[in-house]
Amino acid sequence: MRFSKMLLPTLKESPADADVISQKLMIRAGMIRKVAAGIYNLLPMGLRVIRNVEDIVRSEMDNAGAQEVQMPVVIPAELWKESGRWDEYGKELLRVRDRHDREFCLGPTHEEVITDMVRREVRSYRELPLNLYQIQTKFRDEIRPRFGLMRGREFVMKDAYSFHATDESAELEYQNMHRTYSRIFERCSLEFRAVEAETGAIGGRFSHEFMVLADTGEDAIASCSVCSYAANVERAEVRPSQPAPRKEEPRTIERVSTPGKKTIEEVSAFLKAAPQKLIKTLIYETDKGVVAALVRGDFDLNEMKLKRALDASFVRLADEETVKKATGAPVGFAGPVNVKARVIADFSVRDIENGVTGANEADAHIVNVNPERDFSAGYADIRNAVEGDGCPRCNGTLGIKRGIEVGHIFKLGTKYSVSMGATFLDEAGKERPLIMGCYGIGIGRTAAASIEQNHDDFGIIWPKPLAPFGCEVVPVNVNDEEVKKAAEGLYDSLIGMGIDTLLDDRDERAGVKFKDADLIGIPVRVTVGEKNLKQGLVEVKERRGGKVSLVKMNDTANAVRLILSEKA
RNA sequence: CGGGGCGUAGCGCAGCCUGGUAGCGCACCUGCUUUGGGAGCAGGGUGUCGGAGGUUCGAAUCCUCUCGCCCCGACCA
Repeated sequence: MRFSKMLLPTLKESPADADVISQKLMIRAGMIRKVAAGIYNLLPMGLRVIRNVEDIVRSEMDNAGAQEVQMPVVIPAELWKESGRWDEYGKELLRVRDRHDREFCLGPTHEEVITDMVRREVRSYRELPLNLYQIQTKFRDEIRPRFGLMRGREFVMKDAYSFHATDESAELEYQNMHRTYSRIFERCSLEFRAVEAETGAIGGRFSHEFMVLADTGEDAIASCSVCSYAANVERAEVRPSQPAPRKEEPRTIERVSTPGKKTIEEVSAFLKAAPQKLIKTLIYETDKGVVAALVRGDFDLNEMKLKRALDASFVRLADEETVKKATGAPVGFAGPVNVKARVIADFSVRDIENGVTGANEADAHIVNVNPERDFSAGYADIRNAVEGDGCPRCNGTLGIKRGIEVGHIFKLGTKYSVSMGATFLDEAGKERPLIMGCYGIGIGRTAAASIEQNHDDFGIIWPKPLAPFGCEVVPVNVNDEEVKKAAEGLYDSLIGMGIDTLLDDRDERAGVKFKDADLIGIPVRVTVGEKNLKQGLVEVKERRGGKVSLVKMNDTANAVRLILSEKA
């Protein structure tokens, strides 16, 4: 490709509304342009990268025994009503009507459509298992799209769905996909971790997320320094601390006036007590009744864990009225002592000595509170993990890192097959619901994550498997006939070797071309300049690491090929 | 949806408070010089000041409504 012919509008400045590095660089490098909030055009440079990701995904999925299909973007409402998600999914589901006033939605995910496809065609256990995937544009009407391709409303996703006769078969495919995803992200040269995750609205029993490690990631993940345990902090378990020997003499409980001091910070500052001494009391409404949930003042409650500990189907922070009924006080002064609710406490509360908590009375707290002596509670792990917590699997400690979720694998079970009547006949001739799995990869997000991990002050540093071109040839001055001829010759021989090459044939100053080359991040740059050319030499520079070598004209194409065959 | 902010040239912004000829840098076009890390000089403005209404002799500027976008939060792959 010739730079002069390519729609490749590079920018010196990044637009004001870009706020992560991958988004800035994608815009500056002429890969993407915004059309509307969370909706982008992919320019030629951007599409090349996306295609590379897709090709890797496709080849590994095919290798793993999955078959590619394509499902529609526009989906009739009936399918979503059958599964029950038409009402559950909320405003993220973009609903439209056709000219006959029939209802449709733009597919944010395709469980319904695939389940419908399979129930029509599959009758017998002999046709199972089956893994079908597509690479398709999805639409989710995000509340707040941001970060360019990382959280758009319209985005390209690879989604696969597997169908099984038995749990064992579903389990095997889950492991198969786990391995396949690892291979895919390895081939993309990404530094990632597979972590245990919550299942969210899609449902199912458990899941793994594939997280690319990056400081700008939207998710926090906890991982053990010793063993392989890693989990989304939403889910990460915390090893309960061993009950410590008492350090303080229990003192007499005492009520103190704390006018207007409601938050942990306010109370802590007012009473000059460390947040670790405070017992944070949160009143929740649940289907199991009103609950007072306790965590140590410096920790955050985890609602998912609370829900699981209570075996509740919903938990919701109580409104003012409920709080008043349970505690007799306005919000901000709740405590476990004499509260009219079931009390559940995090393990971290167990070791608090002479602690501080709300008095269940306006503008008052009580001090010298000691668990067991002053109140009783059921103990469970109900807080978010933090840096330094004990690993639940071994005696290592957890560290917290940030990650970008690029893949997610679920065991769906029979949620959709039961609600939509997708059944098969087993060996005994008995009708049973299909057991399903679901496996997604964000294609655009993967490309963006790669930039988050691979860039410097000058621009993108593409790993070779994702790079839009393998090599860029830069004639320093296209008005010099010798230089021009040499560059053209090199360009032809590189192309002849099957190396995707960009020739910067623009009549621009050398500095401009170098800056653009660094910005767009092609792995190898071949510079053709007058002085070196007089000795039959050109300069070969690697974008990553910046290694420069002078190479004889005739050896150049081979030298480039050699560099491209190296890893990363 | 709650809170905050912004819409002025292709991009980044100033002008608005205190109404009176629409500006700066980059980009772009022409010419000359320059030519290995975002060149210099000279010339050129490419704009419904987001839109609609109002106040006024006069509105980018003041008022009302509206649309779009961004940031923080709750939600989510």
